Amino acid sequence: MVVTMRQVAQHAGVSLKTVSNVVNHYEHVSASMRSRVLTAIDDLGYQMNVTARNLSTGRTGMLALALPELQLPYFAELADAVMDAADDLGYTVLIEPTAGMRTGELEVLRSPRRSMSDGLIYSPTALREADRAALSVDFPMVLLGERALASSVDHVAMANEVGGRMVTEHLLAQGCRRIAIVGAHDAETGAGSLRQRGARSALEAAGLDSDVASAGAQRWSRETGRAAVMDLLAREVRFDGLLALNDAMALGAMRALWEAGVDVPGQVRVAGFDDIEESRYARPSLTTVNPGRAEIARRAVQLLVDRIEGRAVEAAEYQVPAALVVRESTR
Amino acid sequence: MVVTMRQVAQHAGVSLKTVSNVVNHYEHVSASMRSRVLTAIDDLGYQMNVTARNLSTGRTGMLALALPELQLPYFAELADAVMDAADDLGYTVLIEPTAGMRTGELEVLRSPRRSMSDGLIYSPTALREADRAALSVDFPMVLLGERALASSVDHVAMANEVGGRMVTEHLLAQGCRRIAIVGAHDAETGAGSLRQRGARSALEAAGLDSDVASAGAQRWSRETGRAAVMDLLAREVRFDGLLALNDAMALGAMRALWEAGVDVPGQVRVAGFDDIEESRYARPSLTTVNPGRAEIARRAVQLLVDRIEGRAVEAAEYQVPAALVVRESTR
DNA sequence: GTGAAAGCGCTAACAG
DNA sequence: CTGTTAGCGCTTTCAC
Repeated sequence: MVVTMRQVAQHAGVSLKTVSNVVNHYEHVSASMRSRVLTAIDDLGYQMNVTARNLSTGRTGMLALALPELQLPYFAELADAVMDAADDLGYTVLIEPTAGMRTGELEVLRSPRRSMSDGLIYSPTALREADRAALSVDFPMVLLGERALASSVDHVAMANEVGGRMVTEHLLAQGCRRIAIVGAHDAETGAGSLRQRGARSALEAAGLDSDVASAGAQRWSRETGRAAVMDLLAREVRFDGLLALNDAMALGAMRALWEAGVDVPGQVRVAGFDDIEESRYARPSLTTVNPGRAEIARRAVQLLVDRIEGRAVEAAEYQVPAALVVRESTR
Repeated sequence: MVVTMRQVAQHAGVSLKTVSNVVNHYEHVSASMRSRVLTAIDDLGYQMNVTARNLSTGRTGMLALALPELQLPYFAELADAVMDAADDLGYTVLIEPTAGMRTGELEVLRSPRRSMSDGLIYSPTALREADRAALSVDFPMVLLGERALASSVDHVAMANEVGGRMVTEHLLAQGCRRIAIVGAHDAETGAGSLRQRGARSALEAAGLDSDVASAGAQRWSRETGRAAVMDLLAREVRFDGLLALNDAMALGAMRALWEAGVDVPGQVRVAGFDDIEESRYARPSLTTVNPGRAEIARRAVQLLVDRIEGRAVEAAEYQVPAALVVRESTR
């Protein structure tokens, strides 16, 4: 039999409300009342039923975080950062995996489970232009990504385009002249296209061919990076630089280059994007762009909580600055 | 204003109960009733309030999963596997990070948030002998790990000891004679000590020194692996084989060896434990033990759900078999 | 400062 | 097969 607040009240000889006040750290409770209640709680081993409180308050204290999958290291690290940030503000994170698929991403917006969280941090990767309408939701949400898709929603964007340009300029400065890009997919929007656009602009500014070769990939994993390089090699594409649109692919690419006997950075310099921890330990360690993950997480959570708690005014947009991290793979 | 079931009922001209029946796919509802209700739901844009249902049923449909942090790749992959398994049975996973600390691990058992999930999958790493009592809980729980700590709770264990022995025997078979072990901590229980015990038994069986050198580590990360090897090297310990008690440390160790100009597997063969995805892409790819993560996740979820739904009888224990995965780092 | 009563939105007997 | 009636355990006016 589970102990309820009412029983605690009885045991302590006070009213229900008093127990509630104590439990919720309400200011004006006499010390004696408080300690009486506390003792009763202890005696009975009372534990608050959070679900009941949720129903009563209309809040759950949970933030949903929608992302493709934790197996992709970037998202695991992001999730960790979001959990930390949420915890600081007294919220818990509920991770909603979308498998990086459009259906999964739309599902998150509509599932009844949505009502179990007070708001949503949403990082869509597969949504299309046609899904724009789905983003007009009536609950607190902040989008991780560009303003492109929905304009009237809070956004926290990373510097994809600038980052893409920076890292490409670095490759150029290191002497690369034929840079292959790995991970492009034909989405007209999203991180991929922006990073790519940044890269192209750097190449064009240097008067170089901005389309040496690109290998696409839907899922940005080590495996797709590896496959992309094997494809480039099979097609005998020549390149002296390789920009993978995220670190996981870059790591897979380096593996494939090594298997093929291509020296990095000797014959090909390789760079990625995301600055996941793994990149620091790779052989060679990977040059990449640090998108400011912790800052993104903090901003997103703060924005969402402001909205939930009614402090937000109009749709905000933050752009978190990126930083180039030069390591062995491009030296 | 949010739409409730009552309003749907009114709009459809039926009773509350009928709407509930339809929404919950209750068998015996006439087709006409059903479609009337469905139309009303559609008209009004009704969305079930899951919290209210939770309070009413006493269930939340959520399973809590306590683990150190998602930044450690093994746990990210485990979380993914648990989420998949839970999803198959109609449950959602709520991840509870413990930071790998005793206080965090105890907190999970006591926090009021506990009542937001129907059960707990618990993978303690820092609990001590003295905490045994804390594991006598009155809610459904399955422990990931050995029976050592609590005997009357459902367990799903991986083959730590056997795995440790297998991988060590492999190192020996490859000619290693002085094997250093990385990651030992002095816990008398837990995965580390078991893997180590397996390793020692293999060494002793071969008549070799089972205590060449070991470097401890509390947090089993790439960084601690790297630091451990730097320490061994600084102490000029000689070894021709290195067993890290998990892959992350092995990867960090390989990085340190490379930095020190030690060839793997030429001068030192390296092996890990966990078979995380990253190990397949490392240079050289890492020999390791596959503990059957997916199977562990499936079993744990199944066991927990059985208990939650009242199908479980007495405390069960599963031991999932491990498999040696030989790769370049020991060839 | 503390108590009584009315819900929060849904489920589940139990009738009908 | 459908409707009525109580709760689930907590919060929250609003009196006292």
